[in-house]
Amino acid sequence: MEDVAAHAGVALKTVSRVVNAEPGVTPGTAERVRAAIEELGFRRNDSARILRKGQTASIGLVLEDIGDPFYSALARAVEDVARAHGHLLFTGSSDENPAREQEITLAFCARRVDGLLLVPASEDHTYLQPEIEAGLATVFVDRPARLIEADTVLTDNVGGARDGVAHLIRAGHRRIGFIGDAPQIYTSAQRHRGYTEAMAAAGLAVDSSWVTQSAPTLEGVQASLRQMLAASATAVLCGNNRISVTALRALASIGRPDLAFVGFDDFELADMLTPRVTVVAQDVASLGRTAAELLFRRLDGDRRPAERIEIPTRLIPRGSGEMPPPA
Amino acid sequence: MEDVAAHAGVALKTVSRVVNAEPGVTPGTAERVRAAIEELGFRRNDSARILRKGQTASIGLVLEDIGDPFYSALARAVEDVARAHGHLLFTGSSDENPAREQEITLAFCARRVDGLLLVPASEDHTYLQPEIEAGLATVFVDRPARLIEADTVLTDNVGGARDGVAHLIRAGHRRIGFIGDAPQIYTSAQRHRGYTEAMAAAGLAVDSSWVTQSAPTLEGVQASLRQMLAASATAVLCGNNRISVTALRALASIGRPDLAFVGFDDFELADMLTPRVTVVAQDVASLGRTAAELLFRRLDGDRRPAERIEIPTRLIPRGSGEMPPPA
DNA sequence: TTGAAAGCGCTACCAG
DNA sequence: CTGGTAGCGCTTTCAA
Repeated sequence: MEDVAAHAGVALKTVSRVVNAEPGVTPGTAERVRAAIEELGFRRNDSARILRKGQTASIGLVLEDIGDPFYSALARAVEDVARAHGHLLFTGSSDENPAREQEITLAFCARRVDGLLLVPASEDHTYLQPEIEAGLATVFVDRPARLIEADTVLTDNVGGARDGVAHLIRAGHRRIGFIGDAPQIYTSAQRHRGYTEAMAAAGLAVDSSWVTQSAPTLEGVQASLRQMLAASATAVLCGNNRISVTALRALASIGRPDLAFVGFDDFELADMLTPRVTVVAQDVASLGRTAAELLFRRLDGDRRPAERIEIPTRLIPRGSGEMPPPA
Repeated sequence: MEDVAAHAGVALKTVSRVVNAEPGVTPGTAERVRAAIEELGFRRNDSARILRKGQTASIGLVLEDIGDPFYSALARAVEDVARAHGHLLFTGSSDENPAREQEITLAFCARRVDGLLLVPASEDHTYLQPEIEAGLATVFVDRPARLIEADTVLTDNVGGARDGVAHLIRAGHRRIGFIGDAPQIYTSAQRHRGYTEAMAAAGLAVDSSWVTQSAPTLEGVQASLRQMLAASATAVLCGNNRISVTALRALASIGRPDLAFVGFDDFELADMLTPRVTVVAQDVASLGRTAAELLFRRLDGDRRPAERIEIPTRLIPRGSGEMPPPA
């Protein structure tokens, strides 16, 4: 910038004014400065600007795995909002590992991101308390904060699971199973709760051998399905799309593609399988957009108490969830 | 940092030494400093550090759409390498729009990222020349740079398409079509070239009504398939996974799921459809990892001339590509 | 309308 | 082993 000033025969401050389109520069002077900028290939160093202004115009997004289509769709929605607000986006994948969540989060904090969007993996977010008190805007997405108060945007997991089960009940099923991920995962526990509530609301008993909650492996899901079928279940709700896909493979491999089936979370080609797969769809884009917009409202000075927003789900009947139980 | 120094009764510089684990501090002093850091909840401000060191320990990744599974898998591979090198990752989606590519890229440059990974959308990268000369390490991924010399990591598009067509020829097909994306897209043009070469190598004529190259819409792909079938084609190579999926839907809707079919690029559930879909799989993770590793080699001082690396593809036979032509 | 000087928070360099 | 000082490149403040 000093070089540009020398080249244009003006003071450094004048160059700054031109670069930032501040008022108070004669058109002629401005033109001379612009020419010097062009000639020297000057680009403002935002590092210095950031240091001086105390604002980085960037936000950080911590999620489980940017390579997972669910989270990448979330990231895309966040990016669009960030761009609309003139902010850049850092992303980091925690792999469901609390230590990595913290490592990435603190690295973002050290860079003084203006705001943080967090799909949490850890059970304790008190480590963020000092940052938040120091003014870091933070919004939790998809799962709530633990041990601190914070803005949160969630899917209506309980309601969605309830809808899925109610849908199977309407098709005539009474013996309905549930395969979910590990119960330590918030969304997994909530969806299990929705399943239980829907069964209770319909006055239906739940056989414990109809229910599994653990990390999805093909073998595990196969075993769960076998056990469930042995106990005469006629339908199943799967707790997330990875489980749905695994269960579909397992059903094909054990020769029972006829089990009535509802999956939580939509996935590409669900409508092209045989049978076409009925799902409870989450609105991932809305989840990301809503969270990012809330974040920017905070950055714009909104000081109201922490909010908790739930995004509704939508049941998409395609065939697999409408098959009646065998007579 | 000054506060911490005052609190611990030492000089600012000593605090800096402790924070950066530099040698030359008595354990006792270091302990006192650490206590002060803890008490004040101090976190180093990396903005200042960056300004001083001239190194941001961050890289930027510009791609078409972070929400697309292909690119999100790429991003994940890049993130892992970046993390291993202690760098943070900025991501930005260009949406295949040259102006946005440039806008995002220059924003990353203004932040003085140490390196740039680019899936280019534009036809002219001379705007990057000054940055590269100023020391910015840049690697192009999936598509080559235009009008400048630069490191590039590509998929072997020509070879992959050739393999896919040769596979159909081995199954007995002689009348093979190609549906690709717009020919302006580098990968699209290359795959078309592979198709043409394989047909020529086998001494087979290509009927112009077997070939379409345009942005994939359901209607467009449907029309292409109808035209191709009317001209007695018995097999088709699809130029990317979006086209494959669209074509599968189209074939289902026009009642011809029997056309022999090979898709370029693998996709989730390809093995669960009816028939199971044969693909030419790209190794996206390797693409991202290789590009990122090349970038960090440059950052570590490798000054050899620009490299061009091609990642091989792998044909995965699953059924749709092994169906013989009707007798 | 323009410019000079101070300083953001840190690290590099040289003294003690 | 410890401390002081200069300065990274910009914006802020105040003066001309």
